[in-house]
Amino acid sequence: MIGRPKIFDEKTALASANELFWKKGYEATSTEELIKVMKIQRGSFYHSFKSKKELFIKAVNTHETSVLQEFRDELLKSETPMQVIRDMFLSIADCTPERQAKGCILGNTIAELAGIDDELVKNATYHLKTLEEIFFTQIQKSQETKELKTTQNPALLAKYLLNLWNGLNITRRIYTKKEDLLPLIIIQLEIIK
Amino acid sequence: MIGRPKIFDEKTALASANELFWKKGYEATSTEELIKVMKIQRGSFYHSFKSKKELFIKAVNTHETSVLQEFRDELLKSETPMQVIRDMFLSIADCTPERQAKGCILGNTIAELAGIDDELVKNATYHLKTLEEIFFTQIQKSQETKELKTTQNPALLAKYLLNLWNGLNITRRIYTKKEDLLPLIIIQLEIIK
DNA sequence: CTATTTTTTGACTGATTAGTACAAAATATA
DNA sequence: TATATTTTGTACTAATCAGTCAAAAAATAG
Repeated sequence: MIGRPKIFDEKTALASANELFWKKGYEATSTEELIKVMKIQRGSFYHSFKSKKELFIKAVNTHETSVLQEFRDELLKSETPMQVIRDMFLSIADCTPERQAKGCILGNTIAELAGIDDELVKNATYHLKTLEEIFFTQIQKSQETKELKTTQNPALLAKYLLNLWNGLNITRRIYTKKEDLLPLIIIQLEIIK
Repeated sequence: MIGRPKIFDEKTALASANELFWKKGYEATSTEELIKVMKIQRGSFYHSFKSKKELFIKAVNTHETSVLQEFRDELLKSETPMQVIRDMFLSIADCTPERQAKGCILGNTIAELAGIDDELVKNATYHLKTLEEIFFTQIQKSQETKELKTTQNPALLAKYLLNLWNGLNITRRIYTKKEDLLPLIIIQLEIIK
């Protein structure tokens, strides 16, 4: 390698950026704050990431790609993968108020930027469709293995779960407590039995 | 009344402001744009509405209060009010892409401003809880009149419908077409039969 | 050593932001 | 006529915004 080496870790910096974007949204996050939490200088920021928008895309993609891969791995490892999916939804009821307030960065991006920035919305949409695809593949498999009793169309059930995810990520900001969220999630999951 | 009367219609100006906030969100809407679409001068703007934030609250409250009252009236007039509720959800599948992109200004506000502006989030939450209350009251009534066959807890069903509303207002930006949305909405409404 | 490449540093820029100030004209009531 | 209020129009502010730039620093290659 030639030239002065990077002294900051790009992965760490991207994770910090993603965390701030997640908490504050796209517009309300200033480059000044980003530079502060990423612990780099202004010049390095633009040198490495080109613009706030490109940073947002890279930070979100890095985070989501990893989260979705972890989810796939967990499903593959488990002997009751449908229960893993159910547990993912049920665990939303147990989050701290701070976690509830953050919701899902993909849904937040769509809600904030639909009609404002097509590229960022398209990128968020891509990851949510990937989530739906993971649901779809697992539902299909679990219908074959009879872990899932329902014979409902797996594509429709996957879309149902995606919509549940999207809904909860707003509703968890209205109702943050377990006693409100858990009965709701349980009744919503009745359909995948 | 003493003094020069207002030359512009406050209701119309508020409706224009609400429309712009709905399309662009809170942060991305500048006072300059607001002044343009409201067709008033900068001085009148701050004289009448004090700040961007107070305008947002007033515009949203005016719009939502009226929309929710119309909804209540429709339910009261109908002989099959549960079908009115179902139709409200089903009609989402028929919207133009432009309408899909706007979603629900209340959900958008929560997604954009949770953790940023508690007052605006609380205000949006209030209206969504009012919507839930309308669902609740109607479900209770319709269980008594046997229009609704299910004996499920009406408070839980109302929360289910609120979550469906919140979910669709993200999902309708991912899938804008009727062929994708209609089957999803139909399966979601199975629970209120 | 010198030349080349890349990153770091921090000052700087020009545009835009929300909101203020103010004077003058208009229009109402008492 | 006196007083109160709103509108208009423009000019202004101070803060913040995203992004630029030139030079120093730190690495390798020859």
